[in-house]
Amino acid sequence: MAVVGNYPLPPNSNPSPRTKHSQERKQIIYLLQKCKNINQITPIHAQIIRNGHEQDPFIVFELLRVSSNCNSIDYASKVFQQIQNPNVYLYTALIDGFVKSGSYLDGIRVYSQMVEACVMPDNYVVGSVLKACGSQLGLKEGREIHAQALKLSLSSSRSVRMKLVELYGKCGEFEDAWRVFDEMPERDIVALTVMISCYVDHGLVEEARNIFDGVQTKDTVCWTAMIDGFVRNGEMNKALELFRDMQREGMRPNEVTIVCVLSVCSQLGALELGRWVHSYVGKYGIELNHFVGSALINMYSRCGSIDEAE
DNA sequence: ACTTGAATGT
Repeated sequence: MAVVGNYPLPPNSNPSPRTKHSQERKQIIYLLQKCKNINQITPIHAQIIRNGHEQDPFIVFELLRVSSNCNSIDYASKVFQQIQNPNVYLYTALIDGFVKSGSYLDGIRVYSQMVEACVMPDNYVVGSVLKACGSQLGLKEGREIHAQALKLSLSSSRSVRMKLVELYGKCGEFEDAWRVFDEMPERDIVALTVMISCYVDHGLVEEARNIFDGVQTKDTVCWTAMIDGFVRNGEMNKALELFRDMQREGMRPNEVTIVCVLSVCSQLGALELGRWVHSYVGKYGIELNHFVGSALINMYSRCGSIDEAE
């Protein structure tokens, strides 16, 4: 008698190597994305090498991003150096990492290496390196990359235009900044907010105010940028006036707004005002995050109420 | 596989 039946094979009992690889990749990427610090990354990295995924661009992309996000740009940089022919995504991830850690020159250097390796830039990597140029006041490099982007037809993307506005604005080249702005398809509130901050950076608060007044529908970030502009210029009363105006117009402050206004209270030594601003925490979804917390401690200690600084 | 962006003093 037959003791072994002729059963049909269950589905996926013999997956192709391609499918198996793809599942492993998904699994590794999932594990990487959960990492909160470098100590969680290294064992996964070791496993990646053991399993021969060291050159898999999707996995390496995730490894670079998560390392950068865990403040381990040096680690990301070492990982990158092991890659044989990095593609434009990997270059972008590394440049973003350097920008995030404040190493703008390194970001520009990596872009230059990419160009030397004849890897074709796309609008994402151009946006990343322009961000580095703007933060570094690298006007010369920024202009060259702008010209190159025009030749490659990469200058029409929103992010590239935004970063060009930021580059020229930070460098005080306002004519060029407005020229890029005027080529944008719409009056972009984000770009206008950037311009407000750039004028303030250059001590041109009146000009910033004129731009601000010309914005039809101001959002919280735009209001906050202008409030911060007055704070940085020492015009505390104008900052407070704007804080009232924004709420009169039905706009809610957020954590950043509160940090700015608490800074006003600190500098004025206005304890009662500070307590009132403190009462915003918990309302409107305003959280007691790290920034708000230290602004509160600072305000109370500078206003002479050490016990409330707790 | 990324980019709906921008703003955080003492």
